[in-house]
Amino acid sequence: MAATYKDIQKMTGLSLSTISKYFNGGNVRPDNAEAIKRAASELDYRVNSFAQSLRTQKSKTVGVLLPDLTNTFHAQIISGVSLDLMHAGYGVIVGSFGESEESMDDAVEFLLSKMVDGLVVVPTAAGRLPVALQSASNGHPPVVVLDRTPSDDVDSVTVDNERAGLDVGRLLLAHGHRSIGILAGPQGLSSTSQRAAGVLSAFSEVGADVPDANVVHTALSVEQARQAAHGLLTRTDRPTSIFATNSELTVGAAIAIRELQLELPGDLSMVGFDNVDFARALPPGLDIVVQPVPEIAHAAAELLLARMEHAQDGQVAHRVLQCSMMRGASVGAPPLAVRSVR
Amino acid sequence: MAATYKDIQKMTGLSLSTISKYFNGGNVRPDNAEAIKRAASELDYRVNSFAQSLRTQKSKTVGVLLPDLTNTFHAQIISGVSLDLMHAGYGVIVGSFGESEESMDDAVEFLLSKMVDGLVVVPTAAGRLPVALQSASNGHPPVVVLDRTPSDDVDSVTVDNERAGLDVGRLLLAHGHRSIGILAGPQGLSSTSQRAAGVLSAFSEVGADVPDANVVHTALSVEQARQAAHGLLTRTDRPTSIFATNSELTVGAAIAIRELQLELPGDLSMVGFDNVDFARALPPGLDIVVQPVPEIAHAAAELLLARMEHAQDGQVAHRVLQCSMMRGASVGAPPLAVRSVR
DNA sequence: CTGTTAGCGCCTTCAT
DNA sequence: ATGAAGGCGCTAACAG
Repeated sequence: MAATYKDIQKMTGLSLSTISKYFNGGNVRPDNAEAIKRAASELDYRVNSFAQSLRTQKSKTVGVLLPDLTNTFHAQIISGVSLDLMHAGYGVIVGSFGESEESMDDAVEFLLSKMVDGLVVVPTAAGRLPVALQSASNGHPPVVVLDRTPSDDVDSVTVDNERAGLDVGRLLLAHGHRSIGILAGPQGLSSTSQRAAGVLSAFSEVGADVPDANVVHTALSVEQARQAAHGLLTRTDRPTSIFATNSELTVGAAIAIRELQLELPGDLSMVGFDNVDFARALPPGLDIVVQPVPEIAHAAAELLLARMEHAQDGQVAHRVLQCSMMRGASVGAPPLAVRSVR
Repeated sequence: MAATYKDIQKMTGLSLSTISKYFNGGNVRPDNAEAIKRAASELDYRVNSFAQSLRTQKSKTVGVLLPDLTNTFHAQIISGVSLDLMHAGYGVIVGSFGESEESMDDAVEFLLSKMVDGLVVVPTAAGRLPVALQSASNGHPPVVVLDRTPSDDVDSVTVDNERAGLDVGRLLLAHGHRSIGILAGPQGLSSTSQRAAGVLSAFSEVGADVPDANVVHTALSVEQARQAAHGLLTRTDRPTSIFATNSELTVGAAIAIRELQLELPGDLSMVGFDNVDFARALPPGLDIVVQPVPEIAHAAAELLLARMEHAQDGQVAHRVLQCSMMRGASVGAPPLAVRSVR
């Protein structure tokens, strides 16, 4: 059995309230403090956080919820958020659902039943908030939404995706490209859609038409992206450039390119997203858009801490950060003639 | 305020114990059940898991602890473990520490104070179990250790690392290589050390000597691996092959190879570890060792569930699974003459 | 099948 | 500075 105050009481003869005060930083006579300390370590005492939270109605814990632990980008972010939060004295419990709305709801229920003091959520691609969190005034704990923006009335941290897309488009245009294929992720996913939209508006600025067929929607999986890229790149009117709008899509596109033995940037120019290490390893060095991961994590932690410690008042905050480009060597002039593959 | 049984009691007039029985699947008269159900949904009732766990001394929750959420291999495993565990009715809370022993201990304390019913742990590279878990008989919840084996008296799931290394060595030898550089991870990390040892014994089987200087120890970071690989590959007596013993080290090596503009397998043969998508994307297709991730996850979940549901009896279990090779095209004959770089 | 009661471990007035 | 008492929300006897 785990030790409790009562056990310490037996060893020290002190009252429960004194022991409690000791553990909560109150004033206790030095000799008593010493006695409690000794007893505690002797008994391997550990506070029972259930009892504590039941009593105080606070868990000093925040929940982090994301679609997929396997996504390196999300993993990096929550890794940063966790650090900040732990630093502020909060425990962090991470849960994942599988891009399925139903299990997202279950996961939220689970966290709420743990009475988390706050929640960081990356919603499903479909862009719906968990039902339990939908009514802002329903007394649920504060929530910060990351990466994807399902609704206006909840705090969020996102990046300027449209702008990032615009930059990508302009880069490719500057190199002379007038055709592009875009791996645009799932229909309705705000982040990837906005990135694609940015490219499209850059192209339309110069009157370069991008046919609908060049914007391919898939789930956020490497394999689906590979297939989509394969389809795009084996067309006779293959685009001279390709843009992958997130990390999985980037990897999938790279696989297709390797399988088709296309050379970057000789046969094709490519711009990817997010995956710095991958971009550095892939010959000839991949041009990618990089999100400011540490800043995103920081902003999220900051927003949430503010809500948890001060009252639930104040305006809804939408922090929007800027991406940057990490240049590689995968963007060059379009080929004079499209070399056929397969 | 969150609703409690009392609120339901006020609405239905039923007693607390009837309400409790309803929520715990006991026999309740249909009309009463209906009334409770209505009241609960009306009040948006959610069980307070603190009170519940305080009372039952069970949290129906297991903790998963790993060094780094960012490690894709670990992320994949715990993703699988979580699924199995949730399926069995357990909640999962994931915590990470940063390869630091101290924060590992803190994280364990945190999880224990949450009274988790079981623990899945990937220990620090140094191979030490969290202090709180060291005395097997200390009444702590059951623990399953993954990937790294710090101790014999706790259940574990690992792969046959030495055998994997042996296979890699033999593959390279069969292609005619007699020299190899090994990125062997941190000193004392069981997994990567065993993989390196396997290669060494394969080479010694045929009397090929591998100088100590060719076995390079670094932390498990992409950047450190890149630097180490760079050093190895710019030596005048550069080895004709290189083996990276885990996923980060694989990516780091690939970056160095790209930077030095070495061609795989013309200038150098390479075998990596774990990262399937990466291996498929990297030209010309990377030969890697693949761990049976789903099986590892399954075995871990199974072992832990058995310990949690049945008594703490029985022998300590060490499940050892076999890896397989995923062939790419990065292993070929050694170059006739070593082309100098830089 | 339902109600009454006691208590899980802790914190928090309120006295002393 | 310390002690006594009550209760957070829930479950598990036990009675009815």
